[in-house]
Amino acid sequence: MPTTPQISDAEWRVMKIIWANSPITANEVIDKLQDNTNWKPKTIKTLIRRLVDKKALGFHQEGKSYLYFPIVLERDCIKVESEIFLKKVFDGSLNLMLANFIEEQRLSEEEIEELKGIIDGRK
Amino acid sequence: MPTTPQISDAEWRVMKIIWANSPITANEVIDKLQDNTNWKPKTIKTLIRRLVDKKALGFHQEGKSYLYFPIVLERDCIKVESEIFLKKVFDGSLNLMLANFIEEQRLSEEEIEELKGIIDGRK
DNA sequence: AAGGATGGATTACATGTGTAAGCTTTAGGT
DNA sequence: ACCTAAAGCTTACACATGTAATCCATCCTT
Repeated sequence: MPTTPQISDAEWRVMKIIWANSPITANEVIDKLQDNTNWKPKTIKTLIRRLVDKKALGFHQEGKSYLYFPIVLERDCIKVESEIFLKKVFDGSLNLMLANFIEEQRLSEEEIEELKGIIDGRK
Repeated sequence: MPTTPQISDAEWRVMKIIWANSPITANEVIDKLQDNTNWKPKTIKTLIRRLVDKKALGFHQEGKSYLYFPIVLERDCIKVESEIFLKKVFDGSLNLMLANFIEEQRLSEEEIEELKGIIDGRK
């Protein structure tokens, strides 16, 4: 079974770009990240390289450069991160987390309504 | 304003014990963690020390040993962790996260009911 | 009073991460 | 057929983290 690797904060930024735009060159990733970060191009190349190393990304050559694509699914990575977070903070209890968010007033009225809609609309 | 420090996975295990049982000696923390971890006592002492360094814990001497107590509130730490997680994985969108959990079938029928109760029960 | 036990302080060390610069190879232009 | 710019590869370095072992001071015991 393919084990989903752990992806660091900075790497997540990169993965999101690639999930949304693959196949994509390193330079295109760099372009898209210029708006939201202060990272130097070399930094982004390093992140891409590490993601390739940890088998989160694959690539195939296209002329002088590479076209990168995701190997891991976003949904799987979300699951891994969620479990780590839930385990760490809420002893793995999803309900504890939800209760906390709701009770902490972190949800506005509209968000509550939307959430109800999601709950009812499900299945 | 007191800045809430970041607490690592291993450190969270320690903090939870101390939030629930302060004031508490290092040995008591070690005892309570023996059940759930494979950590050597020295490892736990290191974690406690780091938490003191990052001002998450305080202590006062009690005979030969220290009695530790939390300086940071659990609710504040939860908030910090939650924000980091939401930002990293769901671009900071709480609703995106909730929708994801619900749609991923990560909630059983009973949990959904409970969740509805929480939502409705809230003012 | 001396010595051992015990608790905290210091040191250790590999791996991950943020953040990047320097080196090397080669595709593409002239 | 060369040469060079640019892409990827290698190296860098500090700090965080997981996981401890060793050192040191002191209090209790004999």
